Amino acid sequence: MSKLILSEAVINWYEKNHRKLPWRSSTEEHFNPYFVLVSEFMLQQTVVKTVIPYFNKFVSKFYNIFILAEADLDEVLSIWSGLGYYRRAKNLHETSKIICEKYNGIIPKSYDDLISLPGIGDYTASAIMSIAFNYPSNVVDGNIERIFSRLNKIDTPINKAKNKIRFIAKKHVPTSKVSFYVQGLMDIGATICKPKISKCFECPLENWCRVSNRVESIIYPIKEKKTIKIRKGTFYCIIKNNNSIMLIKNKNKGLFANMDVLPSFGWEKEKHSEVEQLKNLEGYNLPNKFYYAFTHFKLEVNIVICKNFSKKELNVLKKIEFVKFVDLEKKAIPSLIKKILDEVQKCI
DNA sequence: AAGACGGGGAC
DNA sequence: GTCCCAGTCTT
Repeated sequence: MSKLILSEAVINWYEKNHRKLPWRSSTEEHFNPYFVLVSEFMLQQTVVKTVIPYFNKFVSKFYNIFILAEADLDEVLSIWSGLGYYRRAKNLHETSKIICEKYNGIIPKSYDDLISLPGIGDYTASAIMSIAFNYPSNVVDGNIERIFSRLNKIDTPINKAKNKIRFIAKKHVPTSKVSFYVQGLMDIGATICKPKISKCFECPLENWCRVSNRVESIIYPIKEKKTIKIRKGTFYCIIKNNNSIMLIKNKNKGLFANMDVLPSFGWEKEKHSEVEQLKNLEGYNLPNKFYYAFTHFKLEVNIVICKNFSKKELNVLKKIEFVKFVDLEKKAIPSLIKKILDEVQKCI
């Protein structure tokens, strides 16, 4: 019996041990391309467990690409509400419209066509090619990067070793069962070769790994750490009749793009002088401020409640809307704002 | 090349 | 508390 090569070991492992996931409904070697498209957008920088309920809700509402393309952006964003990286929702929606108009609703079976679509970069284009169409591509995500950096004991910091790892990964891509291979590597990365724990005793790649069963294995990939800054923001809760609250629609730009939010100031990159004019409103600060962590900064949240105001005082704001507390569910509200709204409803 | 862009689960 | 995830786009 000839010796296994790495890809065969991965494929064998996948066939026995792969995770059961809603976008893997088929038992074939390739998968529903629309499901792959949606799941890949959702899975960008987001763990599988978080994505599953959002995916199910999304495809039960937008059950094919035509339905998605015809939906309103706000509908899409409200399903996406809480998942984060809201630009992805806008890009997925745009992509679905382009696929319907330009490709008759058929997801293109071409890397070049795919990567030209909004929100699809090198990773997603290769992933769709391999997972949906079983086409040999060099798919490298965080999991696969971690696996190869451990197998080869890459001591260069990861941000400078990406090309080297891609080069190594490319050599192992098989010519058949690519879909199983790619997803097998990802599953191994997510369930065995994990960031802080490596269960080397059950890893099918033990024989290829230079740090297998060593304590040092989990230091790979090597990364440089960054410092996090604190920003302070004030959020206005303008409440009418004790049953509705004012939200504004964000611009198609920056943090929480296109989402429904509370007016706030002091923490965003661009100044909103019109919001600062709300300082003249009669209101009171909630005594208990809290902190909220983003990837690139930490936010101190201060909340001001206003119940006495005139329409004139609000006309400095654009796209305002009073939403009943009971209707907040339906809006496209990011988690930070939901958290603030929860605090406020406890206090009024 | 570096920073912006969410949120929550794992530890 | 810290880390980091099936990355992409902008500066």
